[in-house]
Amino acid sequence: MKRIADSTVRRLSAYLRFLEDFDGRGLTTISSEELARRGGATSAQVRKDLSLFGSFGKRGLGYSVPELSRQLRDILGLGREWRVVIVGAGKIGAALAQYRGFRQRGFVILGAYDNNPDKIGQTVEGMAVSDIRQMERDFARDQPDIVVLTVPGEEAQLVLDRVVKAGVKAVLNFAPTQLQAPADVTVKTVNMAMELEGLSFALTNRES
Amino acid sequence: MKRIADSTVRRLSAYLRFLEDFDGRGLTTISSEELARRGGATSAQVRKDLSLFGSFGKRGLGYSVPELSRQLRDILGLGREWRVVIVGAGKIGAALAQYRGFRQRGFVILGAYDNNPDKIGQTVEGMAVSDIRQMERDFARDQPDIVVLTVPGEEAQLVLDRVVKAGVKAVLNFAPTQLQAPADVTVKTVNMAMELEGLSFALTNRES
DNA sequence: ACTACTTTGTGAATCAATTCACAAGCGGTC
DNA sequence: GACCGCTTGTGAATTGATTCACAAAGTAGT
Repeated sequence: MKRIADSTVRRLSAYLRFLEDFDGRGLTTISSEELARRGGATSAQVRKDLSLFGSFGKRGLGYSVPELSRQLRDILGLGREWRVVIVGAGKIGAALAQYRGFRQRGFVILGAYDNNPDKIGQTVEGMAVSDIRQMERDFARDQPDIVVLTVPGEEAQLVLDRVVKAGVKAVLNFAPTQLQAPADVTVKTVNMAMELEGLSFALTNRES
Repeated sequence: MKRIADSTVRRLSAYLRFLEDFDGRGLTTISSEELARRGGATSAQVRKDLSLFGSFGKRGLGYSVPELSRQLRDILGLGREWRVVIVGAGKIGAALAQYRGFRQRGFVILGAYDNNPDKIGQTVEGMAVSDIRQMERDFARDQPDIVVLTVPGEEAQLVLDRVVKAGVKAVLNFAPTQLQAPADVTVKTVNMAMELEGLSFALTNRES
């Protein structure tokens, strides 16, 4: 299969969200035009994106909402359960734990790890916090698929190295640091500072 | 000035972070090669990015760390203070309030707004929570530059409309919804669900 | 002042993503 | 069953971003 661009995957994700919304309102078919409108894309873009994976529409009619939802879920790998561990039980970790979007899409949070003795043994948002020194042992047993990294920036690379060594292949990083990982490990970084600076730039260079 | 791509701005932001790190270690000059190494970019990319704004380097030598930092801060509009308001005082709003990266870069949090009577009047992470019904009045007085939107998805568009109407031109959205705003308003969305689905896709379509 | 070595800044070339535009297919109507 | 209106799927064209590659400009050593 040819390489799929990151931006394409993000759009597929957006289409799925919109389809679910549409489904909830009882609509059964949708055109690429309608699908595009909300996603901020063009209809040609929608069709091109979908055509990378097959042809799911009917000419003259559009796409079946439930059918396309099913296909997109399948493409995105949402047909199964993904096991998630949160490393770093600070404010952000806690906030994420209670985010209902996780479970809704089949992401099951196994638990959290931290190095703060005051937190270890506690329960945060219904999630048990364990000593990070047990992480490697637990990972060998629990086989998590995804780690959400919410440790301070200075520790992020160190902890990531351990996580990678323990066999995890997907990491969602919230530390404001550029991380290095082997090519077979996917790291996505959510960097607040970067977003804010983007806004600052936009405000500063407002046309001219 | 020609249009600057979003990806370029993100890289500038990354360069600045790296420069500050470098500065902290007392280094005074840096080459595009070194600067690229950490940022996951190439040296040509670094030079091209910078050349969009001027020529800041010395041939044969590289860039002066403090000088380039200053220039980047200037380009990104970080020379001034930006007034930020958080709308939605839930877990995520609270987690953001305590994020020290905000103040470090000149983003001053004025306060938070919510519609939950239990939260109104309280202080969350050193931030006063006001009734969202006062938002328009307060905005007219306080003139915030940036709103961070952490309300539930269903309310996000409604609240955004009010925020836009109140004159705010930059919004950082954490609701998992595609939002519509006028062209002169910059909206950046941090969508966890999308990131997770990206990881799910990567894990599922691991080469082949 | 000359030589050897570095590193920038930038057109040109390449690679990637998006949009155009239209033939082909489907549903409905007469 | 022939025609009409609509919408897909997809090559071709375009637009945009990244990388290449090298002249120009600087440093350092002798």
